[in-house]
Amino acid sequence: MEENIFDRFMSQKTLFKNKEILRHDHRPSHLPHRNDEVERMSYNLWEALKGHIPSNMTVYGVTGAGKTAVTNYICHHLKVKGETIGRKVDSIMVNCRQIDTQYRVLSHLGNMLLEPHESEEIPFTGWPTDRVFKELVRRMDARGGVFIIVLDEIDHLVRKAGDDLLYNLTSLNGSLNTARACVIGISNDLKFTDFLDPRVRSRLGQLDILFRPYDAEQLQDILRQRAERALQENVLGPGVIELCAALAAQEHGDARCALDLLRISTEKAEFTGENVVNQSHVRAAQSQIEADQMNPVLATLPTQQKLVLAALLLNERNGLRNVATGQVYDIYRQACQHIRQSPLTQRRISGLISNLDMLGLITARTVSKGRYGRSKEINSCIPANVNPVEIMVAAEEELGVVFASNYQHQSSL
DNA sequence: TGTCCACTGGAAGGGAGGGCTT
DNA sequence: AAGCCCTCCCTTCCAGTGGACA
Repeated sequence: MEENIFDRFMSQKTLFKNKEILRHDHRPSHLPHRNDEVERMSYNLWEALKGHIPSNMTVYGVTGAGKTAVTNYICHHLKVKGETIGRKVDSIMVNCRQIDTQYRVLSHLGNMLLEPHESEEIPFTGWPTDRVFKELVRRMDARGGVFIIVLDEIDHLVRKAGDDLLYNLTSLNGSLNTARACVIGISNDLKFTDFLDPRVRSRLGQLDILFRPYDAEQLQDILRQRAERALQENVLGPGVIELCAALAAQEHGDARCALDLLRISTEKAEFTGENVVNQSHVRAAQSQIEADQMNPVLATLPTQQKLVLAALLLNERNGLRNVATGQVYDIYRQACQHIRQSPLTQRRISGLISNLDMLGLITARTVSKGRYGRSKEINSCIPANVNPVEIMVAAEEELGVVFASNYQHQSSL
């Protein structure tokens, strides 16, 4: 019989019992160290089970502090309880990092409520926004019950699209006849409400819940609990949990990061056929995570941002640090000349530099040099093994021009 | 103390692209 | 087909800014 390439994996011993438990979208039956938060949020949402409108909430906390997990967990229990006592409670979660305009959020909410016998999806563009809003209200009323609308990463939406959507959603109950709605905003940024109209701020922030970051010991608890169900017995070597927790605690107490570290280090041990995960696997997992975070971001960068980044990296490879916007722009213009593209304006490039900063690919600090003006001090956060020429080539390919060979010898650009 | 530099960042608006309505 | 509406990407314009320097 022909040998199948997967045969050797089928016979390989696995260190996992259930890998899914270590993924961050897994919903555990118990959330350690979040009792107060669960208590406060569920006490408020209990109103929904009485058919009343719960207060709108804003949930704050750093990445991986459990905001989304706790909210999901409570919404799930709420729905289940509602079903058993005959109260209709629905929750809809929107991630505002991906769905980040008023129109898209409204149409997404509307389409989530599409009944199977209805065929009309709200198109992703084309309708006037108020029509989408009316359609959403109609669908909510048709379904009835209480809706918990969860806007994850709401700070991103507000910064990008303003507060019109929040104004509309927090006044939804005025337009609804039979249904009821409550809005939960989840934010990484404590100060995002500064951008809000005072009316929206007071309506959205009827109840504020703050999630403190996990400390290393709490992270250890979380990891131990998950590892017990996710991994085979005795596969974790001494200090592995502690190291994962300590590294994640440095990343401002990010539980997702801790879980990723544990999962990937176990995968690494399994891949090399070892029976025990040790600290070197964790270190290897950490560098893989760093690379994995960077590469897709680099690959999906819009063409012009790639060029700007390449311009900055070329500067750095020539020994320049703390480069000013004007210097990056000069190199960028030369790069454009080389590939016969007309350059964007400096204003636009300034904006793109801010974007790259937000993505964590560079750091751009606004500094004043007195008489010599005010600019940004820009440095990249890209590992030294990334070649600016490769980024340049990728940008060229996207533009449909190939001058790559020109660059192989152009590090002095 | 006022000037001036090299920008920053907000605002307004143009235009392309996609889709809907009439 | 024409008229709308929305998003996205971009340009243009311009007031504002922090701090070195004369």
